[in-house]
Amino acid sequence: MPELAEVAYYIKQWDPGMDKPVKEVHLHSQKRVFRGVDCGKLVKGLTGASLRERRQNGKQMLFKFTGGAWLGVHLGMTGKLRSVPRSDYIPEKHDHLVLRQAGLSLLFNDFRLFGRIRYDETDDPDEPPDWWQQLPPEIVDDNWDRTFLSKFLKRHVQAPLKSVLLDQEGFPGVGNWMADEILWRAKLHPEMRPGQLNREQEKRLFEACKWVCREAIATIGEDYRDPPEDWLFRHRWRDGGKCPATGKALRSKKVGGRRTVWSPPRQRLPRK
DNA sequence: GGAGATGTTTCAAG
DNA sequence: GCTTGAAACATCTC
Repeated sequence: MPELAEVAYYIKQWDPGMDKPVKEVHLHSQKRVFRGVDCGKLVKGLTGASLRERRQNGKQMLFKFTGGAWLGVHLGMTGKLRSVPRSDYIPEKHDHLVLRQAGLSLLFNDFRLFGRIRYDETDDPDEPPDWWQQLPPEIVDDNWDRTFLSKFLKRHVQAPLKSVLLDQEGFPGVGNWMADEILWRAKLHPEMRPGQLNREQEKRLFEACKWVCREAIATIGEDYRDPPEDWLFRHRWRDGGKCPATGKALRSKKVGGRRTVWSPPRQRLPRK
């Protein structure tokens, strides 16, 4: 599931465990989600440590623990975070990481294993690991501005807009449905190329990115509530869906290897 | 049984 | 060295 807004929702699910020590760590160390992680070090570092803080950047999450321990989580395609109010919760098949606290278990579940756990320890407990510091600015941040967008588009003049929007270096947190939602709102065809955009169209793209990210966080990110009916989101999932703006049939096809939905009369491909 | 799924990484070609 | 596109990853659902 998870894109920016879903991640904003899931990251809060561990809040009940804030400021409580971890008594015990359970994990499926042989699973792909732990690729590159020293699981022994993780268990040692988190046992007895308290959860202090959570941070989000796009689809990336970082949990700060006492003692300079940092747990990074990416939900991939099917990852989920949740907590259950009991310390003796028995992990199910796809519960790959369980942090047990007093009367509480924090879970990471991912059946498809495209998610990823990271673990780092830093000397300065207030200094996040390097990989975190190198992430691009979030779209809702002021540092993600017209200049940033413009530079990024110049580096990708040829690729379809849809593919460019899915690039986490430029549009952190945007996933398949958000990319379609942004293009729909900006009235741009998913197969247009950044090199074809005029000033007005680039401005529309910028505004749509900001708006969709903000509003998605306020609805889905808040309590997993669906966005309003006038979003493409509400109509894109089923065949035969109609554009909420024009009432005309939506079209779909693969663009850049991903299923893409758009509204033909509203999002036109420019004539060569 | 086959295809497809709200994602990232890796590899090869241009 | 860069951009681009396709395949691989692992499991469940339709």
